[in-house]
Amino acid sequence: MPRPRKKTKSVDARNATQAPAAARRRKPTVSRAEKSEAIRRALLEAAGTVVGRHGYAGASIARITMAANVAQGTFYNYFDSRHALFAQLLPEIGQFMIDEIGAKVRQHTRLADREEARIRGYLQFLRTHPGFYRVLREAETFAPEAHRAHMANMVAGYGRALRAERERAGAPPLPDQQIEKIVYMLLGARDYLAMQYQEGGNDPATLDDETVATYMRALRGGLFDDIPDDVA
Amino acid sequence: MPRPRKKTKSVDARNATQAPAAARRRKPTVSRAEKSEAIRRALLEAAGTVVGRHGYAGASIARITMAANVAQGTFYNYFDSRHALFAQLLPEIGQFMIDEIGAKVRQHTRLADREEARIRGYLQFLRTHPGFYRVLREAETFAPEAHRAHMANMVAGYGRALRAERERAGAPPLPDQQIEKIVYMLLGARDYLAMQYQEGGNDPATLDDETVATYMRALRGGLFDDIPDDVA
Amino acid sequence: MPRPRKKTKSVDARNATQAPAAARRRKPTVSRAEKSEAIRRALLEAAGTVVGRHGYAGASIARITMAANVAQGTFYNYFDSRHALFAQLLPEIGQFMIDEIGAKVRQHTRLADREEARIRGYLQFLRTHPGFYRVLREAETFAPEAHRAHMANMVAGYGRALRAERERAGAPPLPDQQIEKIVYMLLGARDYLAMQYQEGGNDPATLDDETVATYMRALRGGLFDDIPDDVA
Amino acid sequence: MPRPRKKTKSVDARNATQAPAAARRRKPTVSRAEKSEAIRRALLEAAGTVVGRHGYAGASIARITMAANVAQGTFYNYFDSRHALFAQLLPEIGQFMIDEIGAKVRQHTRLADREEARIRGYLQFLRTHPGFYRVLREAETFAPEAHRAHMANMVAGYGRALRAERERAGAPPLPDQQIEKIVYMLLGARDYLAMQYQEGGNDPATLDDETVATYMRALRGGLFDDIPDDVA
DNA sequence: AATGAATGAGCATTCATTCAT
DNA sequence: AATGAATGAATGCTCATTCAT
Repeated sequence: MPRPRKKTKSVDARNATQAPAAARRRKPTVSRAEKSEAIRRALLEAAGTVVGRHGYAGASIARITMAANVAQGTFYNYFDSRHALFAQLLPEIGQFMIDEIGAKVRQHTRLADREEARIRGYLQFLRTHPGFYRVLREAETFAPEAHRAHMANMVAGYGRALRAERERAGAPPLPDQQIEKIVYMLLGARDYLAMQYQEGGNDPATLDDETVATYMRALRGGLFDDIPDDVA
Repeated sequence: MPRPRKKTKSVDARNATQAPAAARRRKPTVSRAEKSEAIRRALLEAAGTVVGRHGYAGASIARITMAANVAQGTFYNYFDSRHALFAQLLPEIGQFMIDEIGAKVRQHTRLADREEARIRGYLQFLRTHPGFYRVLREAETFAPEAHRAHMANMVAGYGRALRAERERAGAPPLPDQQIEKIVYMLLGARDYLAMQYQEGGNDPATLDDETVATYMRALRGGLFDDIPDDVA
Repeated sequence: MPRPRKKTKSVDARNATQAPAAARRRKPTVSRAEKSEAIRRALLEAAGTVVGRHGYAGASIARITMAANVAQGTFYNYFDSRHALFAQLLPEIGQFMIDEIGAKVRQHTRLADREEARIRGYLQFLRTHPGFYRVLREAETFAPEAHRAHMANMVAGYGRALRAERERAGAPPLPDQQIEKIVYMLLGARDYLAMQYQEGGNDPATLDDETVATYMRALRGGLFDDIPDDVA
Repeated sequence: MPRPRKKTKSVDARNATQAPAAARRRKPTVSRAEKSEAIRRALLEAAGTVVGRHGYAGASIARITMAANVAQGTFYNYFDSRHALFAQLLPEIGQFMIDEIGAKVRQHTRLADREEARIRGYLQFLRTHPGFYRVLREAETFAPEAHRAHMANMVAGYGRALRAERERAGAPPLPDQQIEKIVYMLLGARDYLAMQYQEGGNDPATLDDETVATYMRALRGGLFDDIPDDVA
């Protein structure tokens, strides 16, 4: 499998415009550092794919390096150990997800719209990154520190957003502890909703609207909004 | 391999006849079948403990049998394979948890009280069964069928309860699909709240009230109850 | 699994047709020693069947006792060890084969007819006792003493017969060493001919005539009988 | 564990090179591929030895790798499984034997001489490769495909030789089926003669002449050559 | 004598990591 | 820096044998 070397393009272009003499020396168009970084990325991405397909337990060095098109030994030039890779996997992909969803959320101002953008963005991300669900859930087992870091990162960002939204809306501030718990609940709710998608047989795309509607309704009114107070 | 079945029958039968002469025959107070069942329980409980402490991946036959105080080979008199045990672990403990929580819920009639009993019962169960959280979460990876079965069991029971409660309260019925999603969300919320307890350093008992309060508030009013409609 | 006790049938049947009084006393129709011997036979026969089907390596105590319809522990009341059973298996069946073939050979007087009866009887025995081939060949590996004993038995009997036949025919006697080697060759030839039958796909019955004819021709004239001396 | 490394190559290389210029490049006298092949051979030969001594059943990976002076894991760089090795063992050694005997047979032209070279070559091969007999006989049990392949190979080669010899001698051709059976008989005869040597206590070398003589006499005249027709 | 559950030694295989080239 | 072969520790499972009932 011919590993794509996308970095070479810009440099090649420069070569074309140069004096012929200088060209030869410049053969290693891709600087050492760039190539190095490319391999690291390839390994991480391969790991993401492999973990998504086989789980952390099945993500052997052999499989990862094969998927990344490098030799087994090369792995250890970039990561101290298999575990060290795992420890970086979720944080990197997780941050990418956060950024992507964040961009969508920022297009809205009303609270409910922003929440809807969040859940919808998440479901969509899961669809375009089929391995992420497993990377996330199994990290709790196979890379607890990474999972903790990711959760902390999520809580921090989501919590900050919630607090800001409430302030902008003129609602009284909530203590950090409570915000944190709310974020956990929201994350749990959405991850368990995602769990349904994992079982196969369901067409994710068609489920989204229903899922989003149910989710939003719960956020808006809670569980008892259509039930008289004295029985609820 | 015929899994030992807890045949208390013969003993019960004899008890029923009570003739004093028969007493002598009763020497083996612990019948073979009973001992057999005891070992099976011991193995399952040992597995629960070991998985709680070391995770499924670290739950070797050696560790489990050592914890159950039987020889390694004995394991295979009761389970066809390591995986077969894993497949039974969550369902059995899970059912036990359901029963325990159900008993508490049935002591209440008002909807909110019942929900509060549920979340509180769950948190308490986690405290008295420290290994359960891991047994549950990792099952998704190491015993997917068991996890699916457990989820289905939960959804069925919880869903049935929700529908009944709504009906009793005179609220309009919701389609099964929606009920199911709601249950998933509630389970996700509570499991992620439980996740906080796993990180150590927090005294679970003291966190409960806060957690329950936050959870119940979300159930009651959703996320936006104190926010004006036009900004929410 | 409730092991079926088919042994009770005959007794029950007799009971039904008997005068009520005498019946009771006669219950142990089968003496203790007879029953004991019956179990021993059952185990040996079961072993023969199992070895024939699964080989010695696959002839576990569990399989043998299951086939013999007794409990595993019972085995050790009749044989000191698995190996002890193996050590008796070939000699017993082997002797049975020798007797059966011997009866057929004795019906002939001319040398060639007797040899033909021998090879034909052997091939037929293999057909009626499908497990024997494996019991014989694998014994060399799994029960060498038994195999040696069987070979010695064969050599003794076959050798004695050969010597007697030669004497009766007026041929000069051959030294024992030579007779022994001839017997080995004949046994090897016939067992390797039998090897062809093991590969499946061939209908044993139809092959017999061809095999016998080839075998007899070799015995009669050797390999070079139709070849001029100066080139042979 | 300081595994003994018998690779004297670097030293040998230095001694051998002596020419100042080219010397440097020639350092890896033993190329990677060569070393690789050497290990594979070592494993196969070790397997031959171990099977010869302990049988297939006793030929554990531990024993084989120890005999080959490599780590256990190394085994699986060369063979997919223990069975895969077994499947190659007899064919490889068998072919080697065939080649060796063939070379001797080709030195003769008269039929009887060629046959004598064959049997004598075989007996000698068994003496110089003490493990072969067991590798051959037990293969029927532990590597049936290998055994079948070897037999087919033998039958093909031996059969071809026989047909050619008969043709050269002007003898009428025999149908393939018959040739095949004759070959089986000859192979059986010689293997059972070899069986005698396995029992120990006999000095193989001294037995050869007797064995060869008896074998050749049977080939030449069959069993009844010194017996009047009317009684034979 | 019969039972069948308990035992634990033994073994093939996997795989993260090292290291010579 | 890259390679890929070598390493050996770790583990699930089988099964002959023992023994309490």
